[in-house]
Amino acid sequence: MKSVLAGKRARHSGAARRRRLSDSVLRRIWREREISRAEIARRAELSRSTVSEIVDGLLVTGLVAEVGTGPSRGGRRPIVLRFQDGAGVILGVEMGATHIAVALTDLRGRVLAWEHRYHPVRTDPAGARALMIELCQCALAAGRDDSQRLVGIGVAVPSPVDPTNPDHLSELVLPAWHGRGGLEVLAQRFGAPLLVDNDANLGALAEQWWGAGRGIDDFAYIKLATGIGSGHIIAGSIYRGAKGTAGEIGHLAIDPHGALCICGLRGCLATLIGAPALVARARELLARDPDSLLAGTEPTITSIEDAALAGDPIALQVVVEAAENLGIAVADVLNLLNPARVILGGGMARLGEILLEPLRETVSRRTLLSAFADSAIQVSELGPRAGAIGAATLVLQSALADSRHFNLATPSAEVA
Amino acid sequence: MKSVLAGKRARHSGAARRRRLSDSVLRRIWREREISRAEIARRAELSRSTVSEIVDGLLVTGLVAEVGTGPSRGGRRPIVLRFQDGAGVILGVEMGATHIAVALTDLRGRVLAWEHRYHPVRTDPAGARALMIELCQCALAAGRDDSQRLVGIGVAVPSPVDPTNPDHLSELVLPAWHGRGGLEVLAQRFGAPLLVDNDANLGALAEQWWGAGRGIDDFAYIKLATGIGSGHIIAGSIYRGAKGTAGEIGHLAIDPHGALCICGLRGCLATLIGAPALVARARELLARDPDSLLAGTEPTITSIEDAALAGDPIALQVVVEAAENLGIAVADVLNLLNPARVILGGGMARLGEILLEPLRETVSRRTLLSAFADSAIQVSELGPRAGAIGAATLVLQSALADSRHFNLATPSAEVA
DNA sequence: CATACTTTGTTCGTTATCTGAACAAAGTGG
DNA sequence: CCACTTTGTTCAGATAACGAACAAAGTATG
Repeated sequence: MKSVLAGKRARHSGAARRRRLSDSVLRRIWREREISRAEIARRAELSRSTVSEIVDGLLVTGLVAEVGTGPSRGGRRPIVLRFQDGAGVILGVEMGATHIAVALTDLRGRVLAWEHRYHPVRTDPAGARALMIELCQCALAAGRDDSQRLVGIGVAVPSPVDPTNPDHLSELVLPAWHGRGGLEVLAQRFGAPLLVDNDANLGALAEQWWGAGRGIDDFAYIKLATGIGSGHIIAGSIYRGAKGTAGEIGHLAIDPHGALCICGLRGCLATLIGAPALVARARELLARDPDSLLAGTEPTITSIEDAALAGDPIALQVVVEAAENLGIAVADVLNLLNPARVILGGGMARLGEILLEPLRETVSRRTLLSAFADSAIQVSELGPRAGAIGAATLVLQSALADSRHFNLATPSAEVA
Repeated sequence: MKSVLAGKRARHSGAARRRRLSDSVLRRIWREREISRAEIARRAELSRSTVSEIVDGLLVTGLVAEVGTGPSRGGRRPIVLRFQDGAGVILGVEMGATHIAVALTDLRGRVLAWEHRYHPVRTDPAGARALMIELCQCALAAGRDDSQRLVGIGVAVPSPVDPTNPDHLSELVLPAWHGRGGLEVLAQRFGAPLLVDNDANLGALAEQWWGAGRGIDDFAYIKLATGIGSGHIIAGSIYRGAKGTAGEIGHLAIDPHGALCICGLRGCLATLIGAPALVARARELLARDPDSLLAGTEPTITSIEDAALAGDPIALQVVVEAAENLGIAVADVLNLLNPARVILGGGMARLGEILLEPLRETVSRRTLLSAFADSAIQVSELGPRAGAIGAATLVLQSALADSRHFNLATPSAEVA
């Protein structure tokens, strides 16, 4: 009778503390993939009895299972606990300027299904929303088996996102959307929680969990696509700034005498190395030297990349010039934020060393940290899927931080 | 007999938890200045009985005292607990390029004594260390009464500080110091813990606790002195970067065609608006127009500031040009970090609106956030004392985070 | 292969933190 | 003046995590 009254004083009383402890054990099992009760007790500095109790609670959730025994350490062999990566699935949606992509992942960030479709997202919000739903349905149909619960939906959007108002989109970047994402239709349609963040931030998150940023607490992710954006992992977390607009590397001032940008500045990085700028520059060079792989057709950013990979001198010159401008911006980032690594993502990242080499050269020349540039500037490991995977990772991160977000069937701990 | 064995399993067992709880209550009392046990219980969601026990423990430390009763809320009047700001003192030392300053503060950041002396710090490490000790002694003699324990010593240095190796100083900034601070002599001499950090970081910390950054979790502090540096409060904490070199705003690239800087870059902010650059620019303008307050003597940064404050056109032009260059850097900081505020410190901050007005103008023109510039760019409230006060604040912050750092006489809880 | 020793995981009594109820002291308000 | 509040303390009770004991299952070693 008395215990029914519990739960008012949540912070310091048993239930909440126990949940936090249980969550920290769950995170440990996730991190280690396989681990025994005794090993958890040693590493978490808990008693084996406490760990046993907590693990009993985790087993009934289905997120953890016993899978045989491990090697003996000189005594009885331990029972191996394994995190069940397939206990749930997550939808990660990337909304680009001209496409929608959807990744269905398991709880280890593995892509179970991938859907991608071009669409004039910028000018057709309603169609874009419908397409997101359609691609999500396809992905679920293709990659989910019936036992797997949908933990949540993450969406990467090409606009700054204010954490206090996540459905708001920038009217400058996406005028036709009138400042509203209207993405809650996804949550309603699929009956799962929805999380939204900026695409570069989520690219950074994806690289932190699964790619070139693993184990690094401070790094910058730079997305080189139609626009130029960056996401920053600071002290292990995405840094969003006071109003969610941190990481606008595209509007760093590179050349005060350069062309005007929509942001009002002259010579923004975006005006110098955004896709339109590179196309324009290629056209300019082609006029002088028509003997190029690019000649004949109208150049696009993709064809320039292809030509550069094929060794075309004009395309290479465009890339080298872009790398030099980017190098100044990277030097700025190094000076202001001192990341341990800089990771390049977005379409241009596929250029690999063609882009990296002149970039490292520029950064070395322009920083005290010349040793840094050699080792710590890299391309994305996740490539064009980083955004969608990062969106799914945002959901996973939230669930691992508080397991109630795993959206489990029945807590059912009370029954026993 | 058995309880003697306690203490091995520190993390989840009683003693450590109780200490953390007690510390959080202490921080609350510090924050509120005056508060009753019942009020603590309500806000911290603890029972009154628990709070009573914890407060009993705090009373014997001398950090908290009962000071009469407060207004009734319709029942018995509460006993008011007050944090004892005078229970200890802290030394904050600022090491500049050409001076040493020492602030003795209480536990509320109030300056009890202030010592300042010019000295060729850059070229005379041994003399600088001796001077620090001397000024600390003077400050203690002048401002401490015998009952007050020295909690610790903080030092602000004009060099990046790697948190993993805090006694290391940059050999580029301070070649004669050979990369070693040798500041542990201070700790030994005064028998108190020593904490070291970069001067701009500590200026930011001081403004966060006592000045223009109160209540703001994300802001930038820019120090305009002989050199140009910045400190960044991110998510409520000083951001130091992967190796402690974050915040080198002085080496942002402003003009790629500008003069070479020691960092290898062209047109660094430091080469454009550092004191030597402004002096050179003033001399240049004087050659054309000798009818200036500055004419006659060799200009210095101080005399330029004085002349600008007196309305001299040449000095004003120097300031306006500096503000425009600074504006580009501030726009970069806004784009990358999205701070809620930008605070200007260092010697030039005394120019106030003379500097702010052209700066706001430039930033407005060069950012999407024109509304931002109007309100959120301010000058320091602490002025030239920010560095030393911040150094003391670093010690205070550490002690409030873990009260064992208060360096108390006897824990003496065991006795009762 | 028998014996000594380890390690694992569970059970169960113990410990100690924090709680809640009860109470005296001290107040408000009609 | 009496009913009702609020504060701060005391004290018994709930309970989260622990430690000791134990059975099960292993290794090492003669």
